[in-house]
Amino acid sequence: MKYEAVTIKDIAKALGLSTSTVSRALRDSYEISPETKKIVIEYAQEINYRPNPIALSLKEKRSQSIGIIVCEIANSFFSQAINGIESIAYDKGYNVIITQSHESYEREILNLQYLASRSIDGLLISVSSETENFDHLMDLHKRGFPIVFFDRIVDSLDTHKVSVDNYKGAYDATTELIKNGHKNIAMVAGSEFLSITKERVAGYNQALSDHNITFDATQIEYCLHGGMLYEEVETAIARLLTNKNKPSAVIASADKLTTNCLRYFKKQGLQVPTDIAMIGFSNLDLTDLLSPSLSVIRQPAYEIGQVAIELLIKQIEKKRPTTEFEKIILPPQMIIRESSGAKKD
Amino acid sequence: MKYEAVTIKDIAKALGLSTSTVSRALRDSYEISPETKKIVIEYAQEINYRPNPIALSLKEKRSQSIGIIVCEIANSFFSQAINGIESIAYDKGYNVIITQSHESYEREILNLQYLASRSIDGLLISVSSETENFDHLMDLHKRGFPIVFFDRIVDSLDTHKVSVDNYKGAYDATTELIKNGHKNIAMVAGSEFLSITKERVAGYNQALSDHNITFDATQIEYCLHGGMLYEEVETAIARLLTNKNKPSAVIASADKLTTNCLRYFKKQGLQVPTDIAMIGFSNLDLTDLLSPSLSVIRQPAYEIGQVAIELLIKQIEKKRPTTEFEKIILPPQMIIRESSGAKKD
DNA sequence: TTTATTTATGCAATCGTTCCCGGTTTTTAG
DNA sequence: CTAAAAACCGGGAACGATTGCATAAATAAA
Repeated sequence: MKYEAVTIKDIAKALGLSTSTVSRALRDSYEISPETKKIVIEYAQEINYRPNPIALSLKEKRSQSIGIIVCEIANSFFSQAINGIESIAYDKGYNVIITQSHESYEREILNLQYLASRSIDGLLISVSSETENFDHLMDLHKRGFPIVFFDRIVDSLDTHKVSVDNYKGAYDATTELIKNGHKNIAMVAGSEFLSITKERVAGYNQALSDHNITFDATQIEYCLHGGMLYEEVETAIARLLTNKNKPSAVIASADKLTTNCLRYFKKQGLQVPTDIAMIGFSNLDLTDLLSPSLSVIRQPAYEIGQVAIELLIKQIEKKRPTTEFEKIILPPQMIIRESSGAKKD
Repeated sequence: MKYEAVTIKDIAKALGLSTSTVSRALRDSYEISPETKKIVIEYAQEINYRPNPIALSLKEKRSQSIGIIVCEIANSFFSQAINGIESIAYDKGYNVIITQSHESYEREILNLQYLASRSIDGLLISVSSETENFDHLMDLHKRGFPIVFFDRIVDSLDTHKVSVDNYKGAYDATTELIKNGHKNIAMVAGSEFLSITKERVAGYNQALSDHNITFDATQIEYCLHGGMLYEEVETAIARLLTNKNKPSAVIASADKLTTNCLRYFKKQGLQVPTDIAMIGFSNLDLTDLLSPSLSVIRQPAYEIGQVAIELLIKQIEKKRPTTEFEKIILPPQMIIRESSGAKKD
């Protein structure tokens, strides 16, 4: 069942004009007399004429839509980022097509093919945690297709990138725990392939080193699926707790890792922060309601989305190929609450 | 900077064939000789030809995209529902354009106009909590445009509808609290305009009546913005606590209402469930981590999304106008945890 | 050998819109 | 009063793909 829209031809026929005249009248061309314009515009309004964007797209070779690939929209960071993206895109007349990789490399490629076949004008992507090979993106990029990375960026591609200062976030979190008397601080990290993981681990290491705590590789566990699976986190944290220098504090480097750590502590009857202290990267907006309330590193997700889409649209609408790419790093926010407190005497 | 795609013409020119032959060869028409087909298909693969969906849309008068209007994607119920929608839409070759009303009637209308101007083939909508007048939807519906309501449905329009059994959810929650010894049970409800609010209030009333508790209108407070604003919830719950029959338990009828109630209790130092017990409608997946863990009515959001998009696509692809509409009601799930416990003797 | 039939391919219209290229009328300048 | 210049409007191609119809060649039947 399809729904017939009114076209420029209908107007032309009804008014005894040519389609070119109607088109020009509606676009307020100087070649059309004021009277004709008036008649056309009024009639168009009357019958509620709307230009067909598909016909426009065909002619202009622009679909006015941009593709987004994220791992999960049901992840507070990404839903907030998409909010930011959407706010700008909507204003500039673009619509967004959102797809989810569910942290799968294979699915990411499928999504990319799908989006390409839907002739999007540009792509915003935060790569999946499984993604190690970037040929699929490289191909597009080489052909001049506009791509902007956000959050999980790929250094080997020369495009616009927007992210948070992950190094600083982890550095600050680690320092805070050290100040509270913790010496054995473990880290539950995301996928080793991800830029954000590397940066967060680097910040953590630097903070330890700056406070004369020797680096201990056994204090880090990586989770390939970024905490999507509870079991993955459980084995990671359980392993960490068997360390010779048993950690009295943990830093979780992503939202799902944070919540699944807490789930494990609850299951094991471990008290936070007395048995084990905790700071997590999280954008959830009820971490304040947890008992104890959770200390978090929060990312400006909305702003990241906004900046990313602005860069993308700028590139799309540029006449000549872009050669200078920007890398924008926004500051994270540390919110200290109860969970990062002092260790048991 | 635009990116030039390869077209059917390029293939035709390169192979010395007409575009019609190429088109037919690619669609495996019986009219084309096997040799020609082979040549065309192999060449198309080689140069990575992808049909232009925009050209198709123009011809078929179908955009293969469907619009979604929800209040917020950063709401766990809706992000889960969108997950369900996306899973089916993707399989069937449709893409979804998501817009957010932010619970504003005005914004909902703008979104609808935007989607209509992007020539979507159908609409999935969960109306905003401010929406009281449905003319904007009625117009489209009368012109035969496919619309499916999910979650927040509109009874006055004769279309497909998918929702959860809100009546039962509220009835069960209320009954549970009564069984735990509560007699004065308040309800923090969403917007009075919403179908789901009415049904939840009805279920609450019926449960009270079935247990010989007389109805008390002062035990209900409605929040027009559905809990989007903390202040709205604070004044509602604060008012309820001044009641002559001071409530010993509260039912919160939406996600944001639930979390903002908890926020208020925390601020006021009220202990749950000893000072005040609580059950909330919520689809958050860390309600188990709260202390005390939260008893919730959970909706099968993913399934709701799936069923809704299936109905919509069925209607879109139907040859003749649909006259028989379905109303599908899925069961809610009650998860009893600590927050709904017995009252302080 | 001639006619009918099959097989394989091309032409051109179509979808809705824009825009180049003309053409006609009216106005202005000389 | 004539020529040039605006002013205004229509015809038709183009965007990419599909498809009914026409047409050509090749084969089969008479």
